[in-house]
Amino acid sequence: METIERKPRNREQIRSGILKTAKSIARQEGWQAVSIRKIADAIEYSAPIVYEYFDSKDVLLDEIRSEGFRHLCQEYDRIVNLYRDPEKRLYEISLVQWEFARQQPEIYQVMYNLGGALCTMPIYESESMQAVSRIVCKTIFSFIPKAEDSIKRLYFQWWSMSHGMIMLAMLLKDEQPIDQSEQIYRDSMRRFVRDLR
Amino acid sequence: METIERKPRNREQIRSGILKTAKSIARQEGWQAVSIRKIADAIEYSAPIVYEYFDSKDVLLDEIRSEGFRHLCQEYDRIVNLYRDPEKRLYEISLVQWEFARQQPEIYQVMYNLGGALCTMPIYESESMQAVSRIVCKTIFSFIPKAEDSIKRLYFQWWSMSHGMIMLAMLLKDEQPIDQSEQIYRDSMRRFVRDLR
DNA sequence: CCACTTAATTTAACACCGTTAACTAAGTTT
DNA sequence: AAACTTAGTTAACGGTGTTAAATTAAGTGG
Repeated sequence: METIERKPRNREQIRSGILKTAKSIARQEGWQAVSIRKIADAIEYSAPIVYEYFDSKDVLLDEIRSEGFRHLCQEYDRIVNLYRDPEKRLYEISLVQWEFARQQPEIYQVMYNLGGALCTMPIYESESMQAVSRIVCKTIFSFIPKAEDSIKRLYFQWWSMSHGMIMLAMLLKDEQPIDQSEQIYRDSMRRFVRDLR
Repeated sequence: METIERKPRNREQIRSGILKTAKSIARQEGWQAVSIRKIADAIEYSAPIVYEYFDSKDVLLDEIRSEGFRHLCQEYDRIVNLYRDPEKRLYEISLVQWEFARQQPEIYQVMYNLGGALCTMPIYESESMQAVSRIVCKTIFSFIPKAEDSIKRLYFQWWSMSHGMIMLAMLLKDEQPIDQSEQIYRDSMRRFVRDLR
């Protein structure tokens, strides 16, 4: 009786242990150092066990990517419910994106195949990524009610700007202090949002 | 006697053959598929020969990255000599950057550690990258003569915008046609340059 | 022409990688 | 007790970056 209850729970625990370990190794040693065997060692199982939870390393990375987008999605939702002013909304969403990349760079990396991470599943086929897009697009639409094409265009600009700055800030962090980059980011995103009107 | 002359020439040929092969494999199969053995096979040598020309795979990638920045540097120089108007200069430089990423995406990838490519040498220590920075900064300075900090700031913004859009356009190319992305890129960069005044 | 040196190149190995087939041991069911 | 399921491991395959040792080829002095 208890086995029926304990097994699924353990399964979920092991699964999230695998994900947690992968992220932990990536954070400390970079994605190029993440291997199935190393993960298995850390959770004290043999390598094939990992394949009972993820069909391949690629699927594992895809799950971490999706986790990332889902987390972002929740945060964006929170912002949208918190503020009424569309301008404020988009600006705060921008800040959340920065904070996320700053605090969980290894996840941000696998989301965009940065720094040696490679998840071969196309990013635009990820449902969770599309959910993020929908939220931001809706936010833009809520104060610039234009045709869908225009919205997509503005979204692409917003995304490029935000992502470009985050990426470069990461890349140059030893040359240009992160706080300085953040200041420029805030100013730039604020200006972008303001100019939308 | 002839050996003295023929040897160095062959050496240079083999070296560039290695670089060419690496880029070719990366273009066709992605950077994750580039291996020393595969390169060696292609140039019809055994793997250790590659190490007579590059101390490690990492310095091989670093050389390709530097090649990329040097090429960009030359193109920027060409632009600067071609136009007098600083606004035109920066805009044309932006277009060259786009064209480069479009025509040699595999090199652009290794320059920024995109899409699974990983060159562990820090990008800001690359002399050729710094040369690129100097040119663009000088161009910005030539029509916005402000303090060095302000220039660096503007450069960071320009770079982020350009790089962000290029990166996203690559990532989303199967969802958003590249020509459409290019149109947005041109408009955005033109506007950025115009607003500098 | 033969022996010797030097340079060029390959073979073989090490420790790792993702992945899978075969196997063992422990329950569970009938 | 026999058959079957489950959880887990070991061992292997073909690949990776890298290096030391062995081998081959070429040139040189006697």
